[in-house]
Amino acid sequence: MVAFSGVSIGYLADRTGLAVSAIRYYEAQGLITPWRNSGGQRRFHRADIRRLSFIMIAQQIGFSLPQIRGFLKALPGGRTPTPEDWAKISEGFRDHLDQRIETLQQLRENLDGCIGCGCLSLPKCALYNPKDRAAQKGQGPRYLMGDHAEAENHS
Amino acid sequence: MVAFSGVSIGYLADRTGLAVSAIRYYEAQGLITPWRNSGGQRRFHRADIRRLSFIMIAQQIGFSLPQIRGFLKALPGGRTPTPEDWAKISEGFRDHLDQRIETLQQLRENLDGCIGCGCLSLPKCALYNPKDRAAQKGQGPRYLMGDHAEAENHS
DNA sequence: GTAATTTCTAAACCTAACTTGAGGTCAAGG
DNA sequence: CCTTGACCTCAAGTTAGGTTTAGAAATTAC
Repeated sequence: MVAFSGVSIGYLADRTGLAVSAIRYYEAQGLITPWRNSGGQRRFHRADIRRLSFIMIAQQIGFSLPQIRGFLKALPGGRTPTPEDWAKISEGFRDHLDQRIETLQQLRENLDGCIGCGCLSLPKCALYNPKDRAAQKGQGPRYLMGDHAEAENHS
Repeated sequence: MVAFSGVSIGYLADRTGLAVSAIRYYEAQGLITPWRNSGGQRRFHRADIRRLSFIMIAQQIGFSLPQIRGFLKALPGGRTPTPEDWAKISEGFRDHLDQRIETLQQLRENLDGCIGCGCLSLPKCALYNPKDRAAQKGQGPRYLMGDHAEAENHS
């Protein structure tokens, strides 16, 4: 039983579909922290496949890399994350996901309402005259959009 | 009853919350087409508030400006869009929106499943080992994500 | 042991979506 | 008439999220 020596960046790239350069970029952004072998090459845990998958998913939902870094801070640094670790982080993530979904559904309803009633040209339509109706929420139609929550300060 | 002469770019910026520079940029990208007054300044229809709002909303959902231009091609060039015009375009838009929502809900379910069963460390987990399980769908965990539909060729 | 891959770093480059700046015009108020 | 503020164009700068390139070192495959 030899000591576990980790997997290479190319292996992770293969398994996740990410480019090697992207993984190095994520390291530079503090999203993943490999160690080095005696020759100076990066070595990763196999479990980092999940970490990278999580990054890809969160990104596709629209989170920025700094936000995702915030999510991942909940994972332990020194050891392979347990299912419980993932459960905890996924829970916080899920809340944001739920918000996102709700925002889109609200938007869809508004769209339906506007199509149904033909009110698009009237001041009462949700898509009309956004500034006046949501001035206190910032500008534009953002009241339909859900403000971008900061994930950085996330326990 | 004087001839209608349109509104200025600053007025639109105020009403939508967009920066003046952004509106000019959208013009350059073919998303909106003002005319000019005698002094060379841009003049817009009041109804362009809706057009810009639509752009902002579609963007927030994740559509690119070329895609949005595709959506907006359904609107008439010469006259103020009627509620029916908007209904038509919103319908196509809604399909994309629905897809987006479904993708997110699928993802949420998968997340729930993984949290519930603690399977995140096992090969059967949807978040695990993405390449092997979805090789034919592209790479990475994209099978959870819904492929990005092209909106350009949209009647 | 040698050849072919892979990996390394650092810096330059890329696209999308804007913003900023320079230098100048236009329109309204006093 | 003069000032002020909104507007104009065009070019360059900015940020996010990466990719590309070059030259060198490490690893793997035969």
